[in-house]
Amino acid sequence: MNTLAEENYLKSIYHLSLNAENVSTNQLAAFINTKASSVTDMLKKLADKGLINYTPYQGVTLSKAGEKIAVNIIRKHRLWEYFLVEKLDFKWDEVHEMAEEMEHISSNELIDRLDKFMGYPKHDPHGDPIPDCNGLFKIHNLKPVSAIGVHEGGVICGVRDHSPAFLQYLEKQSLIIGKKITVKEINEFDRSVILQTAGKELQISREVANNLLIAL
Amino acid sequence: MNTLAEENYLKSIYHLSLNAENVSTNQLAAFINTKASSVTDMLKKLADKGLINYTPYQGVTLSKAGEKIAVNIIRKHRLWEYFLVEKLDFKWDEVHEMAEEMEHISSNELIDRLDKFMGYPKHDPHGDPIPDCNGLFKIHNLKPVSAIGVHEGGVICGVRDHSPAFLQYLEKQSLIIGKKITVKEINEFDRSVILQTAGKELQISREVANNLLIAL
DNA sequence: AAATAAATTTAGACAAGTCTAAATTTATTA
DNA sequence: TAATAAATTTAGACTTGTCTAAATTTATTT
Repeated sequence: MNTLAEENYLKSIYHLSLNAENVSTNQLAAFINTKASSVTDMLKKLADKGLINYTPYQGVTLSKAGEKIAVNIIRKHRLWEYFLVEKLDFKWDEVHEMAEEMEHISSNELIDRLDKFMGYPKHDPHGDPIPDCNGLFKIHNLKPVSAIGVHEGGVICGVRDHSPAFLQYLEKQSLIIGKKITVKEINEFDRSVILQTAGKELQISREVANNLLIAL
Repeated sequence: MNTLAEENYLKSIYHLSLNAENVSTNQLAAFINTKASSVTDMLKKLADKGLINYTPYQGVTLSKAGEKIAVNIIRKHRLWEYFLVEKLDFKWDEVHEMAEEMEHISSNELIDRLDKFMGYPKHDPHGDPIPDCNGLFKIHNLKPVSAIGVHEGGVICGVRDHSPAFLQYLEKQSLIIGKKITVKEINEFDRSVILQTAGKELQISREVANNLLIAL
């Protein structure tokens, strides 16, 4: 088995790999909230274990083995988030920190049974896909609201920013997963967006539009 | 907050305190599966934190603060065991190791909601009492089967030995929590006990009788 | 392409928790 | 009660994961 720190590094490399081919030492340091020198030490260790592909000064990618572990941690994280929201009635902005601890509970049998208990959910409370017990999941092809034009629209299916502050804001505006929205107007001045939702009209900033994901 | 190691020491001291006033360094070392010198180091640390009462060479007891933490960990352990058995269909001999990890999930809000979700159970799958959110619970007054005489009996309400091997044996013999039994005969030679249970007669060794707890 | 800046790694140190071996204290026994 | 045994603590070392400061490599700029 791997240590807590190792698991967190693998998970972080996985997340950062979605936006860049190679993940750099500094990127990782910023993401994990640690120093670059600490990252270098850990990268050596993970490379020795065969979990990453690491060339000094050139950044890292996950190996097949490393990716498998990372996806499994993400599966656990998202299933526990689903559990916390659907079974224990937590709000979607309250569960991240708890799931951050729970994702390291080691038993796979446990997580598979939890999956079954909840009816094999496909998405977590933030719309992120939950890998199945084989690590398979569809990366759904979502667009930020900021990427579509006037009179276009779709269904809210995810968020880019997972911070409690952003999630609380969305909830207050009823901009929740499953909601249908249409772009009514884009303000030329600040590129803020006026949305048409069920019954109501609503203005959101460019910042918000960038972080709100929809399926067309 | 306290580290994983600190929590495990406090929990262990609590458990050992049930059988002896002062817990000795060697007792702890054996229980935690570590060396006496490591125990001494940790005891100093816990004493500095005010969680135990420690006099060198004289063993330890928990302070009020330490006991509160220990009971909270035990509450978490037992609630997670209940969850694993009642919601995820694990058997009573399969859950200890998993709960050993889960008891360290820090959120109290989480455990209180889990408690509510399950309907505030009073006992874990092995019959041990679950402390409530204030740390209160009844230490029920159980006797081992070996302590009662012929024609006496009661209801199985707990076990002393929590090892999978023992629990599996009991399950195979249908000696499970809630079962009514009566002592029919005690073999003079090896002090093994013949039990009368619903319909069946059953012989158990002294060893088993010592570890099977009943309420009269 | 040389000089400077940015990114990364190396060297050496530290805290937590553990270990072995030696020293000390307490308990037992002759 | 002195000698021996058992229990406990101290001293010093090791591992993991972190840090700061210095050295090195890569990227950028003039």
